[in-house]
Amino acid sequence: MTTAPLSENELLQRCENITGLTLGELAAQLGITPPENLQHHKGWIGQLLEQILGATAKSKAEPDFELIGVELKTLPLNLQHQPKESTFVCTATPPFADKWQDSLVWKKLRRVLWIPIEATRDIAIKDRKIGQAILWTPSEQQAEVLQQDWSELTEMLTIGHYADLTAKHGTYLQCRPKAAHSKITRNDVNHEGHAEKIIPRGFYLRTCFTQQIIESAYKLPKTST
Amino acid sequence: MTTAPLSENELLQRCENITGLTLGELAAQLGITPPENLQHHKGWIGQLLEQILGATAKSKAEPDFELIGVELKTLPLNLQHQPKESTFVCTATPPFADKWQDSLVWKKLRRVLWIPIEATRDIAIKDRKIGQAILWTPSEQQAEVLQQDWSELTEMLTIGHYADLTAKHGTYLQCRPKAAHSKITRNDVNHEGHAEKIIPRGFYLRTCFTQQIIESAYKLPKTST
DNA sequence: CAGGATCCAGACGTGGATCCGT
DNA sequence: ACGGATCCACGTCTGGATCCTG
Repeated sequence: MTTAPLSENELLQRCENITGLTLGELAAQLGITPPENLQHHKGWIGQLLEQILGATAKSKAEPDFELIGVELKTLPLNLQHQPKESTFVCTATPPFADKWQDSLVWKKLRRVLWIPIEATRDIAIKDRKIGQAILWTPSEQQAEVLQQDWSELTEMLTIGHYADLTAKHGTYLQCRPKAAHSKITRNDVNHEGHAEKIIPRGFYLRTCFTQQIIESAYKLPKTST
Repeated sequence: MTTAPLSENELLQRCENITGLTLGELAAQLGITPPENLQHHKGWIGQLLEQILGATAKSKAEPDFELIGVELKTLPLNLQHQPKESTFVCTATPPFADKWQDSLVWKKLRRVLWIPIEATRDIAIKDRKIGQAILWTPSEQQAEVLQQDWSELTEMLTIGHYADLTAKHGTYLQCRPKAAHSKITRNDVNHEGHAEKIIPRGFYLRTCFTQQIIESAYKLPKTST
């Protein structure tokens, strides 16, 4: 087990050391075997990198690297260096913080270590390579849009406008179901004090947002879809 | 797996069929092996009888036999037919019902199937015998005392007088810690709206109370300690 | 193509109770 | 002797995400 990094520099150094390695090589360091596919192991890559980099695994609603306040996120990229999937941020369960600066979304996103991962269907999991890590903080412009999205979404969730709330809302941040399956509900007390069943949801970053991060870090020209 | 009994009579019939059998014989019916001792398997006997009698296992805050509203409790007896241990009833976590009739304690205790179990140190678990089951409802006098105890204890828990609240309170019902270990705490919002850490507790029946049940059912003379 | 649905590992909570030091 | 401490099983929840139809 790797120890927790004590500084951002130490963390970045570790990332340099694994850039270009395959998931199979990293797994071998831990004495484990990569799955054939991710269908039944969706979180496998993320958990592999937590261990490799010394994240304080399974801590709650706090950054993965607690000491230095950095969140770890893997980012699956296709051949064109575009994110294949949206990125889960945190659960979207009332009650929410009053201010954006106190919100779980902001706490997770204010400092993120993005690890790009090769994610093309025809490359076996074990042969997929680690990209160059990006230690990132949202720009002021990005933070403003995120805050706006967060405010609108949390208001709908608080007031209980569940019928109107779909994943189509939000520019960068969206709200989608997050559960083992669609029959799961949670008990909640709404803003009028009545008990009701709600669908568990989570906040996600759209790929258009994470693509900005990749482009900006790698100084790529904007790609056309 | 045994199916759920559809009536109290069906349940009592099943109890008659196992009266006098050993725990080893019951375990064999399920293809399992009794532990050497209960130190690391404290709930084993209770869970064995749940399966044997067809209790709806692991349902929440409801009687074990949901269909017929009956709670199952094993009762360890020593050589003098005295209960060896207090009996756990339910967790003691705010908020509490306003009225005794709506309380979890009353819901659990208004109809209980007690299964006496031989519990002498020098008898191996597998050789301990099942006693004659007692299908029981509290007498009016008993219910009154329980209600009084419950009212006093829940008031202390609600007002937050944790320092004063020890297992010494209560005539028949007491309140004691209930957790994996003593460092565990739970977040709670007290009656003044402040967040605080509380020790998880449970309601328990004292042995002086369960002894009454045994004496009354078996028409035994009062035993002197 | 992306919104809604789903999957695993590990932590946590609850119900089954008994242990054990003072 | 009993009040405070503890132990297992198992269901649920959370954080890690990707799957998969219309």
